[in-house]
This record gives sequence, structure tokens and C-alpha cells, in this order.
Amino acid sequence: MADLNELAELLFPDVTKTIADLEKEYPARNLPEGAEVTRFAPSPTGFLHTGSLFTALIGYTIAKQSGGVFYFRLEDTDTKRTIAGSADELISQLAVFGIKHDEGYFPNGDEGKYGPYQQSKRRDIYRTVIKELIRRGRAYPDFCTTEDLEKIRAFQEANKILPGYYGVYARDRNLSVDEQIARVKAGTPWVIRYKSQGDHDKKTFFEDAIRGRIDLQDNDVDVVILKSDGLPTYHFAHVCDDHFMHSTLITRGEEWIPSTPIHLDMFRALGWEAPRYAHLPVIMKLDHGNKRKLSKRKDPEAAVSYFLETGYPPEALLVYLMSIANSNFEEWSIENKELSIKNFTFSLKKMSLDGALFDGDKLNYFSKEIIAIDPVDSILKKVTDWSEQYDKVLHEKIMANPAYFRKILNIEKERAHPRKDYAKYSDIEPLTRFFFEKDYAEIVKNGLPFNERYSKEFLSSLLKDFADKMIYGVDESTWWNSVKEIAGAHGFALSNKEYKANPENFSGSVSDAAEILRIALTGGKESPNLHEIIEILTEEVVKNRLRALA
RNA sequence: GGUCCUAUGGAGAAGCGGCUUAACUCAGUGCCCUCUCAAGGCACCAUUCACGGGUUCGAAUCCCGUUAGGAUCACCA
Repeated sequence: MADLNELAELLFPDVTKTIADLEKEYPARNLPEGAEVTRFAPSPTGFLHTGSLFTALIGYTIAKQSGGVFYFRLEDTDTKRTIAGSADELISQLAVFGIKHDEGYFPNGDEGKYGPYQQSKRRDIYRTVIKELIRRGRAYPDFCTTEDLEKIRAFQEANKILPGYYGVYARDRNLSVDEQIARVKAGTPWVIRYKSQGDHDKKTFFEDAIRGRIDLQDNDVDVVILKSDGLPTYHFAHVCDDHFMHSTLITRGEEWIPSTPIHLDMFRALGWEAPRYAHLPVIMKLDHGNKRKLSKRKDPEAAVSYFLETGYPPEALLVYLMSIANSNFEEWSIENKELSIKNFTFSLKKMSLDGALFDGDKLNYFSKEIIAIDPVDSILKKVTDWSEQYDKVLHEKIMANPAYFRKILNIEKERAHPRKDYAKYSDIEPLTRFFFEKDYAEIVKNGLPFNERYSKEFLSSLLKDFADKMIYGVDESTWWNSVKEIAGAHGFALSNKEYKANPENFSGSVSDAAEILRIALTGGKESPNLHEIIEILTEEVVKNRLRALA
């Protein structure tokens, strides 16, 4: 009679190593007490998802603040979904957010002693472990075709039985070794399934680092661990890799909670100590009154690239995500304005348990704040770099005269409470058009929104006086006095109070006069400080604009 | 459908049996400041913690049930 060894040899003839060999190759890390080894383990299936950034940020933060290691592992076992180049894209986007891994996969090759860090290159490791599992009778070849599986499933559904490959429905679970060998030899395609020893009627539990004790039904499904393409499924790869790479804490989305018993079951079977788990809440979006996961298809905010393209400072997104992760972060950052996010002590215990709704308003708030307090030269550089890639029109304007644009960005900036009108860099160009002659001409052509109560002649003489009599190159109050004087000469009340007391005596209040000046110069009723605008435009340009309208 | 997770205002949330007629932040509203806007200042915005029971002198906080939302049941991760 054939035995399991023979089967193992037949299945994996080229595997000569043992688990013990692997243990020697990947010895325990020499890290101080309390140091956490975390990882970011994405599938290279597209661009960086906002939820992934969130997960990465948390893993990174925990590793850093515990003096541990944060590594990057590429989970590229689903060859059908793999998109070439996306791994490198993921890494470069993470880098934009300052999240850099200490070891793992890098575009120019692996760094670290626990590699390869790309699952498609770890076939031998998986096969070594699986071969041993076969020998121990803890895994077996399954010869079911897709149709066979479908039949089983259909039967279960029709009879309202829990679907899955388990117990009596695990067709090939109890094949004799002889039979297995015969089928393999006959060339029947196979996959390897883990032979679960779990009892569906029993419960298991684990201590989640965020949620505390979680009770679950024991797993009794014989999950496939090695696919027909020779690559492992997530379940097995996770157990194997996180063991040999010595992860101490797994941060992953809460969608993994239900499959944790599978993982725990395998760790037990292999005699390995399982890592701790932290199942993170997922960022949600309100859709027709219902919460759902941020979706790459439907929500632009799901792709990190969206924020980069729109021109949010990366720091803003990070701060926003951290405020979701630990709500006390906001209070902390208000009290520690000069400190960066890196100084904040993050705590898994303080994470909320259900998924937060993505809140664009709040992101905008943080972003405005960050842009506003960023010194001019710093923001000038950032906007210049950003526009070079994402906003050609703006970029041309900046490059034509950086010093001029610097002045524009500096409006009402160097003060205790700086202006906050830009939530993102893409807000800048539309709001600053009137500073440029070409755009200004366009604005005038489209018509200026002067109040209709003022006649053309009235406007004309007022504007002419503004052009001729306004004082330039002086401080704000001197300038303002000259404006008031001109307004007064045209019948405007010098204060709102005065005007309101006897509106019939005046053409309007100074505010109205200022509005006319503002519209003439900027084309709109709303703008930043007029005095600063005038000084930036220069006396010459202001006079030209006013005279052209007069 | 089974199992699990979650449940405090429009959003993020603090709260861990009496200090809470529920902190803080965003949004919203009002007033003030003011040449407009942005900002800033000051107020307002849950008498109530999904609902129903129970425990207790006392519950948002503990227990039970219900409801709702989410996740998961692949040779995808």
C-alpha cells in the first residue's frame, strides 16, 4: 500500500527542502521587546485605494512608534488581475505620503533578509510547506473540476444547506492514497486543499487588537491552498509569509474577520504561533441613504490619485485619515500645532469600530488650514510642481513670472489668521484669473456685474476719479482714505451707519463705491483685500483698467 | 439564508455605573468685525444616546431580546 510520503513525492518531486530548513533560513528577528513588525501587502491590481492608504498609514505608524519594522510584500498570486507596473505605482504613491517601508519589495529589487517579498517568487517556500502538510495528512489533492464544484454548490443551495467544500461535501477529502496517486499519475488536474480539523458546531475565538474578543464558528471548510496554476491562495500565503517574515501584527480590513478561523486553524496545524490581528474599519460612503464601501468605480475619492490630481497637499489627506483613525488626534493637533503627524501617539484601542463615512468637508477644512499656514515660498514651490504635472495653464502663468505669482499667493497670508480660500491647488487658478491681463480681458468681455442703479455716466466718472485720484504705493489706511474721499465726492456716505440713517441723501455707502472699484478691477463682487490687489497689479495696470472702463 | 461585526447629532466622535440636563472637531444657522469674500470672534444646533424589556438607589454606560446597517460564505484578495 502506498503511503502519504509517496503521494507527497509524486506531487512535489522537486521539493527537497523541509520546513525545518526554512526556519533556519528565516530566523526570528532580533528586535527589542514591544517592537511590532507590520506590513503593507497589496495586490498589484491597480492604483492605490484610499482604504489601502489608510491601512498602510496605520501599519507604518505602529511599526515606527514601536521601533519595529514596516515591510512591503507584493501579493501577486492572482495573475489574472495583476496589472503590470501597478506595484511600482503603489510604492511611489505611498512615498508621496511619506510612507516608506524598511524592507520588502522595491522597484529595483528586494531589500531585506526575509524575501523574496513577491509571492509569485515564493513558490518553493509554499510547496515545501505544503509537501510536508501532505505528508502529515493535513492537506490533500482535490480533483474536482469547476463543474463538479458547481454541482455540489447547486445541491447545497437547493437543499438550503450551508454552501462550501466541507465534511461530506468535500468529495475528494477521503480518497485513499492509492486512488490519489492513481489519479495524479493519470494526469488528472488537481489543486491542494487544506484538510480542516475544525468542527462547525464549535466556536473559536481570538483577541482582536482593536475589537477585543471575537467569537466565531470554527472553520471546517477545506479551503484550497494551492491553485492549479501552482500559486497559493491568500489564506495559505498569509499564514506562510507572515510566519516566515515574522510579522507580529496583521493590520487588514474587517472583511477578513470571517476567514480568520481558517488562518488560525492553519497556524495551529503547522505548530506556528499566530500573529495578532487588528481588523480595521473600512471607509464608507453614503449612497442613497445606505452605507457602502468606497468604490473605485463610483467614487473618485476611492483613488488616492484623485487627491493628488486635484491638488490636495498629501499631508491633508494623511491628517484626515488619522482623524478618522483616532478621533483624539484632532484635539492633539490643535494643542500641538507645530508638531507633525509623526509625533502623535496612535492607539489601536482608540479606533472606532465601525466604518467612517468619507467626509470631503472635513478634508477640505484640514487642507485649507495646511495650505494657509504653509509659508509662501514653500507653497509656491508645491503649486509650481503640482501644476507642472496637473495644470498646464496655471504652470505657464507661474513660470512667466514667479515673483508676481508669489505675491498673489501671499495675499493676506503673513498674519495670525491667514486667508483660507484654497482647499486644493486646483482652486487657485480660477480664483486668481483677474490678475492676468488676458483673463481679465475675457472677464470684461463677458460683462461686469455692476449694480444697475448706477448709470453708465455715473460709473464712468467715478472710475475715472479712482484712476486719477487714488493714492498708490502707500499703506492701507492712507489708500482707503483716498478711496473714501473720492467716494464722498460722488455722493457716497462715508460709513454704512451714515448711509442707513438717510439712504435717500446718498448715492450709496462707501461699501457700494468699493464694490464698483472691486468689480472694475477683478470682475467680481468678491475678492481678497482690494488694497493688496491694487498693489500687486501695480498703479499702471490699475489705471489702465479703470480708464478703459471709464 | 447561516455566521460575524457595528449602532451616541447632518459627519467624525468623547464617554468605561453617579462628575453628563452628553466633551471636542467639521458642516449648518445667527450675530459681531468688516470695502466684498475668505478668515476670525461669540452664540445656537441630541433633555438624549436605534427600539423594547431587565439589573441597580442610580444606565448612553451592565444583561436579554428586537430592529437596522455592514462584512463574509471563490482555484479574488
